[in-house]
Order: sequence, then C-alpha cells, then structure tokens
Amino acid sequence: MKRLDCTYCEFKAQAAKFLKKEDLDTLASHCARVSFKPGEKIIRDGALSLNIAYLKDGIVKYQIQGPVKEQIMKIAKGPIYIGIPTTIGDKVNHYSVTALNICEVCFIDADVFKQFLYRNGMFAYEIIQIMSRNELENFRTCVNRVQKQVRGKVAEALLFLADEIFESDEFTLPITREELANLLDTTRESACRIMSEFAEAGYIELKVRDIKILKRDKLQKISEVG
DNA sequence: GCATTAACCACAG
DNA sequence: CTGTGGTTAATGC
Repeated sequence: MKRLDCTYCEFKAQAAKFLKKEDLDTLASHCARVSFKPGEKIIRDGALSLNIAYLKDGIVKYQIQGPVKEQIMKIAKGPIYIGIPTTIGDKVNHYSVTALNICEVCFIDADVFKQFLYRNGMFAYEIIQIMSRNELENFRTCVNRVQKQVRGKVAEALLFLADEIFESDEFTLPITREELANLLDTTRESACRIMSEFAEAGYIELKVRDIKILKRDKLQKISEVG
C-alpha cells in the first residue's frame, strides 16, 4: 500500500493546517486513500462508520432515505469533509454519499480524528466553524425549498452549479433531470419544462446535459424573486 | 370567473 | 433518459 504523506497534501483541509508535524504523521498512518468511480457509494446509509471521510477531490451527491423515497439533499465538491455528522453523530451512517465523477477520498480513523479535536483547540474550532456554516446553509436551503417556486429553484440550481461546483458558466449537468427535480423538490417534467423555457428565452444554451449560462443576470433575478 | 403554477399521465424519440 | 402535450387541482386576483 502506498504510504501517505499528509504534510504535503495539496488537498489538505483548512483545519489540518493547525496540526503539527507529528499529528500529520499520525494522520497519515491512520488514513486510507481510496479512489471512487462515478456512481460508486463513498458513504453507505445504514453501514457502520468508523472513519471520517474527507473528499479530497471530486463531486458528490448526498442522499437520505425518506418516508416515501430516497431524497437528494445536496451536491458538493471537494475538498471537504463529507462524513463528520454521520460518523461523530452515530455509529451507523444516516445518509449516503455517491461519487458523480472520479473522487479521491481519505478515510480517517475516527478515534484519531477525535484525539485531534480533544487536544487541539484551533483544529476543533475550524471544524466547528465548518459545521456551523453547514447548518446555516441548511437553514437557508430549507426555506428556499419550501418557499421558492420551481422556476426560482431551477435558476438557483443552475447558478449554484456554475458558481460553486464548476466555477464556469459552461458545464455538463452531473445528474439526470429526475435527480435534479428530486433535489429541487419538484418533478422531472417541471424541471425539464423550465429549463426548456430558459433556453427558449435565451437565458441558457441547452444541449441535453450540456448547459451554458448566457444571461446570468436574468437567472439571478428569477432565482431571487421565485 | 380567469390566470397561473405545478403535479400527474402518456407517449415519442 | 429526455422533451412535450394534455389534463387537473389548488390558489390568488
């Protein structure tokens, strides 16, 4: 197995910058790096979790089993921690995380991770900050999902993908229409229709999965107003 | 009433 | 898996 060197990892988390050399060595020896292909599950709902998953690179979707069907919670991109709540919060995973493209993941021994939290205040603070921001964002997306109209949600999602995930106004949708609809709490038909509508209006260029944002200001407006 | 929004159904590439 | 069209129910003037 290839030896890891966390000290010089270019995908290192912000929090890990507060770890000393010896801690990083400890981290390296209690950490496994795994590569995932699109569609593979990095975190499996219901499975025992003894490691904190850190997504070094790649795009993933979070999904959770609801009373009716599996729900996509969000799309996110590395480098980020993807498994803190599910590993610290319980022994068993409460959600799944699936790779949408090639993903590089480090699985950190949960006990080692906890030791860092206990002993290193700066490290712990960084983690708390990440968790706090996540919660704020969750509140935000929660109201948006409930109060925005579908048109606004689609516009928002397209801008989110362009700005946060691909950092480009031209990108390929990493999920099906069905999944996008699920993420936005609507139906495939509505999502399809609204995207066609945007294309018709010249706000975007649409070639099935390939999307190009042409009138960002219009989408911004629609996203805000609903 | 009338318009708008969005889900549901059906069907064709 | 996508894209559309028709229908229907709910909601707001």
